[in-house]
This record gives sequence, C-alpha cells and structure tokens, in this order.
Amino acid sequence: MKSFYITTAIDYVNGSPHLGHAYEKVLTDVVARFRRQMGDKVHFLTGTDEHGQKVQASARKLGIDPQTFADNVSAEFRAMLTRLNISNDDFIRTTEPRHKQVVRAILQQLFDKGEIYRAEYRGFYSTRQEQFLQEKDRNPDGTWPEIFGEVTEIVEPNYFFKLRSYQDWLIQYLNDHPDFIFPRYRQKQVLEFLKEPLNDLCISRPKERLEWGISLPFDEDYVTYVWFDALLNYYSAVADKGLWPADFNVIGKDILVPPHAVYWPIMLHAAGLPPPKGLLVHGWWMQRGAKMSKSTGNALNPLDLVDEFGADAFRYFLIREMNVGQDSDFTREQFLVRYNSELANNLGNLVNRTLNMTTRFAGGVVPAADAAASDETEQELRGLWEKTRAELIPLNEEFQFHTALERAMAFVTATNAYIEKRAPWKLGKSAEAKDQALLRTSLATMAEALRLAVASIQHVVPGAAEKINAVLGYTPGAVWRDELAWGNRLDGKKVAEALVLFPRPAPEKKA
RNA sequence: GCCAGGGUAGCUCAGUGGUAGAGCAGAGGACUCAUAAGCCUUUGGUCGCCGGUUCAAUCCCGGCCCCUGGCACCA
Repeated sequence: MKSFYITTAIDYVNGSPHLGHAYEKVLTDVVARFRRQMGDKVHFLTGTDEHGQKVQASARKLGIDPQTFADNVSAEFRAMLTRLNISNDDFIRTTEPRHKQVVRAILQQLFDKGEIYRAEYRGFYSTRQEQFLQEKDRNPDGTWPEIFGEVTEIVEPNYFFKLRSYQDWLIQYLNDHPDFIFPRYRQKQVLEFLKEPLNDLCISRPKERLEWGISLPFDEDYVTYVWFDALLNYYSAVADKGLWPADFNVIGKDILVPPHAVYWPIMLHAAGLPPPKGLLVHGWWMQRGAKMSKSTGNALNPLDLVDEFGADAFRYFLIREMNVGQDSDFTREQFLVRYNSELANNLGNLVNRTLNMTTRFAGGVVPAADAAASDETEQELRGLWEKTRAELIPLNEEFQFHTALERAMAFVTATNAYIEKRAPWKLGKSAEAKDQALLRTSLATMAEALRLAVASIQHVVPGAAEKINAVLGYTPGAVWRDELAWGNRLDGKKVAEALVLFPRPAPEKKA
C-alpha cells in the first residue's frame, strides 16, 4: 500500500480561525479523503504554531501565561476541524515535547556541521514595539513613525543559518523538479525571487527580548525564531514514523516565497533530509463587500454558514467555487445560488424523489432492472456515466476538484432528465407487463445513478454521502474504484421513505 | 519598476487556426414522483483595443490599455 503524507500549514494561535483557515483544511481534507479512496495509506497532519512575540504579548495582555493562552486558541482550531468534518490523523502543537526535541536535535546537528554561525546583527530597534524595524518602516523624511516610540540603533549577537550557500543548489533543484510547486506558474515566481542573492537567515532571538520559544541547544540564552520552529513541524510530527518526505505541504500563496519555497527545502537539505515531494499552493477568498457590511454592522462570518447549512454544504461550496490556486470571491448570495440550485434542487431533490417513487411504486424495495425493458434511454445515461467516470480520477488527481464536481452535477442533471423521460409515475398507473417492466428498470436505474453520483463526490461531502447511502440501505464496499462501476448494487435494498438533506432556506429579501 | 496570472453572454467561467460554449440569472411551455423542486424550449456576445501573419484568428506574432497577485515574514 502506497503511503501518502499530507499537511496543512500550522495556524498561528495569535488569532481566531477564519475562512482562510477553514478553506485550507477542507482542501487538504478533500485531497486526503480522495487518496484514501484510491487505496493509499494516508497520514494527514495539521496543527498550531504557538511560539513567538505576538503570543507572548497577547498572553501578557490577558494576564495569563503563554501556554494557557496557546491552549485556549489551539482548542478553537481543533474545534473547527470537528465542525468541518476534517479527517486529520494527527494534530501537532509546536509547544509539544515531541516537536521541541526534534527542533533542538536538528539545530544542534546544523550547528555542529557549521551551518549555523554566530554574528552581530545590527539594526534599528523599537523598545516600545519590541521589534527591529525595516527601512520601509521609516517616514519619507527619514524619521520613525510615532507608534515606535524611541528608536535606537543596536548591535546584537545572533545566530544565522547559511542560507546563501545553498542558493545554487535550490535553483538547480527547482529546474530539475518543474512539478515541485502546484500550480506550476508559481514555481516561476520562486525562480524569479532567487535571481537576487539570498541573505543568511537570522534564526535566533535573545531571551531578554523573547522567551516564549524553543531554546537553542548550543546557547540557552537564546530561543530559535520562527522558521526552524514552525516549518519543522511537518518533519517533527513524523520523525519517528518513517513517513518523511511529505507528499504535499498544502499552503496559502502568501507563505510560499520565501518560507516554504526557499527556507524550507534548504533547511531540510542542509540537515541531510529530502524536501517535500510537492507544495500545493492555494489562493485566497476575497470578500469585496466586507467594508460595506462592517459599516452597516452586518459583517458576514462565512463560518457561520456551517451552522446554518451544515458542514457538507459549506465544504461543497468552497471546493466547487474555488479553482485551486486562484482567488475567489466569497458572498452569501453566491453560496445560496450553489446551495439551492446544485445541492437542494438538483441533488437533494433527486434523493427525495427517488426514495418517494421507490416507496410508492415498488413497496420501498429497489427492483431489479429488467434487461428486456431497456433501450437507448438507459444506454444514454450509462454512456454519460462511463464518460464521467473516466474523467473523475484524473481530475481529482490534478486538483481540478471544481471541475470534477461540475461533471458529477451534470450527471445528476442527466439523471433527473432520465426520470422525466421515463415518467415512472405514468408507468405506475399501467397494469401492462411491458410498462411494469419498464417501471422496474427506471426505478433501478435512477437508484443506481444516484449511488454513483454520491460515490463520485463523497470525499467532498462525506456526511451527506453517508446519509444518502444510509437511506438507500447501502453500505459501500472497501474499494472505491469498484464502487464507480455501474453494477445495480442496490437490487433488493429497502430504502427510506424520505430525506430532505439540503432544505431550502426561506427566501431572502433582495437588496 | 520587475515578474506572473487574467481580460469571452447580466454573473461565474470553459474553449478551439475554419459558422462562439456551459452553469446560474431572465423569458415561454408541457408535466406532477419530488425540497413551488425537476424537465423541455428560448432571449442574449463587434471573444479588452490597434496592427500583422494566414485562404481563414477569439485562439499565432507585435504594440497598447485595464484588473489581480508576488517581490523577505497575516490561509
């Protein structure tokens, strides 16, 4: 069995979960569930990033210790995972001993090899903000903005990682692995970035300035600063499991360059470890009306839609609407359009009418299709399924989930059209043997088509898929590829009478 | 400024060197198993602008305009 290790970025606990966090989890979950269906032994990791200045400061402001603060926010992120039906296998926190231990071991190893050295860091420091300032922070006239208070130039010894000496290696690596980053054009951005010489990376902070972190094993007066702490989680979580390298680190486009595309592969390489096999880089959700909503006091928190419409509907929208890698707009209006037309009207209603007709015209038991009573009407639907089925796996493998869902929905539409053509409600009124045979065939066909449609989207809407299978009296087999074969698997199954999966919301007033 | 992506029906997008496509929205119709859902038909586009190559360009080339994103630390 092929193993497949995938991660999300770990979330910084200085803020609460929002749509971006949710999307990344759902996207990764869809990939993970798909790989499981394909038979891979999947390990899915997510977690929280808990050290650093901001956490320290936020905790102090609340008068609690940083660990308690981190515990609280980390719990919020874990609650979101449950709420979204995320199937992660592990959850790592950077404050855990298993993580700290690995970080320290790697830092020590690199220090011993001479990859980390001590040098003086010179810069302008704001005591009030407790941070070094950049040239870009200056006012146009060269002074520093008020908020920084007194700014002094200070010289501070720190530890640096020899990033620059691996620049050529990285460029070569990217040229040799053109598929390292998805979407591909992002890799060009990285190579563009690498045209400028890299600076070595400052990886430490003295404890007088930052104590909430992992101590350097070779100098306990310092903690390591962000990169070795946060990025290494992908490795530390599986260091003892033999799962490295990861198949994919899933990240947002904002943390591609330089952290994940430059620092991360170089850090690993310097430590004698291979880079992840790929980086899956997604875009951002935009909310154009955000300002307006705020001013009217009606700011929409997209996560509220989970409570209102359920995790499946929310997951469906995110995956259906977003072309992985690009940006999309998130509006309630668009959500409702997708929800109503695709989930409620098209799929949800198909479920309900199938159950109802099976109950009314066949005593609630899916009849066997009558081979004699079957013609090009059935062939047409089956033909479309075969076409859809052939596209399904490649589309999902290439992260074209939005297209895969579109195809699945087109099949659902075709199934609805098939039902109209056969009109079982008319056949049900006829006592003729020929019509009765056709009735059995049409009921069997619609049920089977529904089962297949559900199988094709179950990684996106796992909860709904389970419910639909349940009302069809069906338990899917272990091998997903086999489930995609048209096989009249529902023969003789006793179905439920009704199921309104995606209730239509009360119509909303138009603005 | 540099780099990348994009500008196609009201909206979201697909697409190919040879009479422009889908979904949603809009209009009309027949039906009734169903979540006033579903089905059928249908209105609608100088395919950003200007040149060039070609028998033929939305698709190839050149120039221009506009939008979005990246360019050292917010998914």
